[in-house]
Amino acid sequence: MPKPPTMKDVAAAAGVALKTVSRHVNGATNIDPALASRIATAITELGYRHNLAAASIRPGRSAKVIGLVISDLANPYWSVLARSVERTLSENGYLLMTVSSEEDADRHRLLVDRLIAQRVDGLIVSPPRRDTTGWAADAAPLLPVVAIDRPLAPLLPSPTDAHPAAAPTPTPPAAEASAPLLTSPGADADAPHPTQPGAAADAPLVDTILADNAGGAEAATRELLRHGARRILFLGDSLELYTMRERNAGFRRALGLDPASDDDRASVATAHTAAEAAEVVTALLGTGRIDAVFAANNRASTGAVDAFTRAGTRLPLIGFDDFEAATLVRPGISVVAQDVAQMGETAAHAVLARLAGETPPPTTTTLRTRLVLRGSELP
Amino acid sequence: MPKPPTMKDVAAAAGVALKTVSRHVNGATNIDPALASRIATAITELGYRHNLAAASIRPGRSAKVIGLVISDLANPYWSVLARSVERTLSENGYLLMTVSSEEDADRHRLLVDRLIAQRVDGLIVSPPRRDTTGWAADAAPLLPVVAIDRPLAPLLPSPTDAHPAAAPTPTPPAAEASAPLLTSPGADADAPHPTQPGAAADAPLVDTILADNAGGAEAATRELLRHGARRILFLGDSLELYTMRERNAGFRRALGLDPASDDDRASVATAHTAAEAAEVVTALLGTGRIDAVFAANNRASTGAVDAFTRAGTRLPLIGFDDFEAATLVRPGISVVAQDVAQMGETAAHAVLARLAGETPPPTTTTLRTRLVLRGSELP
DNA sequence: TTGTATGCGTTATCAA
DNA sequence: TTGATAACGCATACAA
Repeated sequence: MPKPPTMKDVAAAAGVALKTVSRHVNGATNIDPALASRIATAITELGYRHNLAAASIRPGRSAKVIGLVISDLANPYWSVLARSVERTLSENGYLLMTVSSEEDADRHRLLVDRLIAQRVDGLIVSPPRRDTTGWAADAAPLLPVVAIDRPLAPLLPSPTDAHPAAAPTPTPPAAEASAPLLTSPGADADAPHPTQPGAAADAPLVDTILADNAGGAEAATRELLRHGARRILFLGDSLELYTMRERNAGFRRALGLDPASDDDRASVATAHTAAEAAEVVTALLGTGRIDAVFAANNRASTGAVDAFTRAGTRLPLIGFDDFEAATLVRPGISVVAQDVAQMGETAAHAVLARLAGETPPPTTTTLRTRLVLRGSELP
Repeated sequence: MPKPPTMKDVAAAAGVALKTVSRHVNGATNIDPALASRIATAITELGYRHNLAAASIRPGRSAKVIGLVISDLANPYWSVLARSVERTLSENGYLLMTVSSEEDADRHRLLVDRLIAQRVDGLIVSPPRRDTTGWAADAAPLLPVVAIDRPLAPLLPSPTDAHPAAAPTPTPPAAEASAPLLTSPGADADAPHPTQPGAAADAPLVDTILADNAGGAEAATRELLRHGARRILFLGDSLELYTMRERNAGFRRALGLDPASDDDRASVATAHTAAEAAEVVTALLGTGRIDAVFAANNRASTGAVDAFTRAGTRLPLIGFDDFEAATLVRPGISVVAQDVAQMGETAAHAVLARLAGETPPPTTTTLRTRLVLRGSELP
C-alpha cells in the first residue's frame, strides 16, 4: 500500500498553504472560490482522504466513536440492541465499536481498557457478572459511561448477608403504560413505580438503563399461577447475572416466597445454552415434578420449546424476552417483552447528552416490560 | 471531563525522559528496574492511559481496527457473521467497527468513506446492490478490502444483454465435502466445482468470500421436485441483490429453464420483510397456483412458516439460510445452510493476511452450502 | 540503558 | 481571506 497523500501534498499541488486546505476540508465558507476549486481538483487527483485519526489528537477534537461492550453479538437480544445504538449514534455522526465480553470479567476489563486506549468518546457497557475488577472507577472520570441492561455496581449489599431490609413491598399495580419509569436519585416521588427488590435506592455511579426485570417476571409467574400452575420451573442462566437475580426475585415474589428462603416450591435450573435448557426440560417432562415453565431468557425459551416439540407434549410456558420463533409455533409462546430498541436508543442518547456537555447527576432509567400472551401460558 | 495525563506528565512525575516512558508502555525489556517501577507508580497515580489514536499517526503504526460494512446488524445472518469476524480479529489484536448500510448505495458509500477517514487498517464489505458509485476503485489501493457474501463488481456482463454464453453447464455432482472451494484466477483446474452461471471467470478485484448460492438453491429445488412439486414459488428479496440472482439462477437451472427466458413455471415473488413474505404466501395458499415454496432468505422462510401456521395448512418448503425457528416447528424446516461463521473467519483471515504483507493476486473463495432436510420438503 | 531532537497529519493562534 | 508557526501525544533516529 502506497503512503496516502497528506494535506501538505494537496497544498503543494494546489499552490496554497496547508491551512487553507485544512479550512476547505473542514467545510469553511470563507475561501476564495478560485483557490477552493484548485484545492478540490488537487484532492481528487491525488486521491486525498481526510485523516480523522490525526485530527482527533488535537485538543478538543475527537474521532466521534463510541464503544459498546456486550456479552455476545451473536445473541439476537444483543444484536438488536447494538443495531439500535448504532442507528441513534449514526444519526449524530458517531461510529460504534462493538465488542463481546463473553461474560468473562477479565476479558471485559481488557476490552474496556482497549477501547479507552483507542480514545473512544464514550462507553456503553453491559457490566460483567462479578464487578470485582473495578474498571468503572478508572473509566468513569475519563469519559461518559452508560450502563445498559445491568447496573454498574452490584446493587445487592453483599452476596453473604441477605437481610431483605424493610417490610415486604406492597404489590405495585401492574400498570400497562408505555412511558419509561425514571428513577432519579433526586427523587420526584409522584410517579409510582415498582422498586427493585433488594436494590439500595442510592445514586447510581453512571447513567443506567434497565428493564423492569423483576416486575416482568412477577407478572409472568402470576399469569402461570392464575391458570393453575403450582410447581413452576425457573429455567435461566446463572444467578450471578443481575438480570437473572432480578427475574428470580420477581418469580419468588409472585409465589409469595420469602426472597431469602430456600423453599423448594421454586425449583431453579441453570442453563447457559438452548441445548442445555432443552436437556433440563426433557429430563423433567415426564416426572410430574413440574407443571409449568418460566424461561428466564431467550435461550431458555428456545430450549424449552425444542424439548416440547421433540417430546410431542408441552407444559404451560412463559419466556422472558421476545424471540423470532415465538409466533411460529402453536400455541404461540407468551413472553415478557422488553423494548430492546428503546433501551439502545436511550443509552445512546444518554452518552450523547453527556458529550454535549450536560452534567446532571447520573440517572437510572427503568423501562417497562410488556406481557405478551399468545397461548402457551395455558395448560 | 479533565484532560487526561500524557506521557510527558508521567515522565515528569517519574523524573525520567519521555522516551523511557514510551519504552515502558510499549513493553520494552531493557529498562532499569528502579526507573520502571517509578514509571509504573507514576502511571497508576496519574491514571495515565496509553493513547493509541496518537500513536497510530506515526508512520508504520496503526490503530489495529478493521471496518465491517453489512446491510443490517439486526438480521441474525449478519450478526452471526459479524460476531465471527469479531472473534477472529480479536484473537489477532484487532477491533471491529461494524456499520449497517441498510442496502442503500449512497449510505454505503458514505460509511466506507467515513471508515477510511477514520484510518481503519482494512475493510470487510458486503457490496451494495448496485455498485454504480465505484467506491471500491478509491478504497482498494489504500487499504486491504475483502468482499463478503457478494462480489465487488457485478459479475453479470450487463443487465440487458443476457446471452448465456457456452453450452448448458453439465450438472455438477452434488458433492457433500466440507472444504471450501478455491477459485483462484491462476486456475488450478483439478478441483471440480460448480461454476457460477453467468459469472465471468476473470480475476476479482479484491479477495472475495461467497457461498455457493446457485448450487444450494439448485439442490433445494431439485429436492422439492423430487417430491412431486411442479409449481414452486421463488420467494425472496429483490433480484437486484447478487445472492438473490444467484439463488434464482440455481432455482431456474433445476427447473430446466433457460436462464434468460420468462417461463411462468417459475413464479417469483419479492418480499423485503418476513411480514411481506407472509402476506404473499397467505394470498397464494388457497389458490392452487403454487404447490411448494423455495424461500430464498431467512426472512422469507420465517414469513412462509408464519403464513402456514396461521392458515393451519402448509406446502412443501425449503429455505435458504438456517434460522433458529427451523427446528422448533413440526415438520422441521429444511434449509440450505451456509457456514456463516466460516465465512466471517475466512474474510477476517484474508484481511489479516494482507495486513501481514502477503500480496498474492486476489482470490474468490466459494463456500459450500449444505442441504439440511428436516421434513418440510415433503408434501 | 537513557535522553534529545525531530516528525507524524492535523488544527489553532495570530499576524499579514 | 490567507499563511507561517506552534502545538497535539507519541515513537524513532541518533547521541550520550
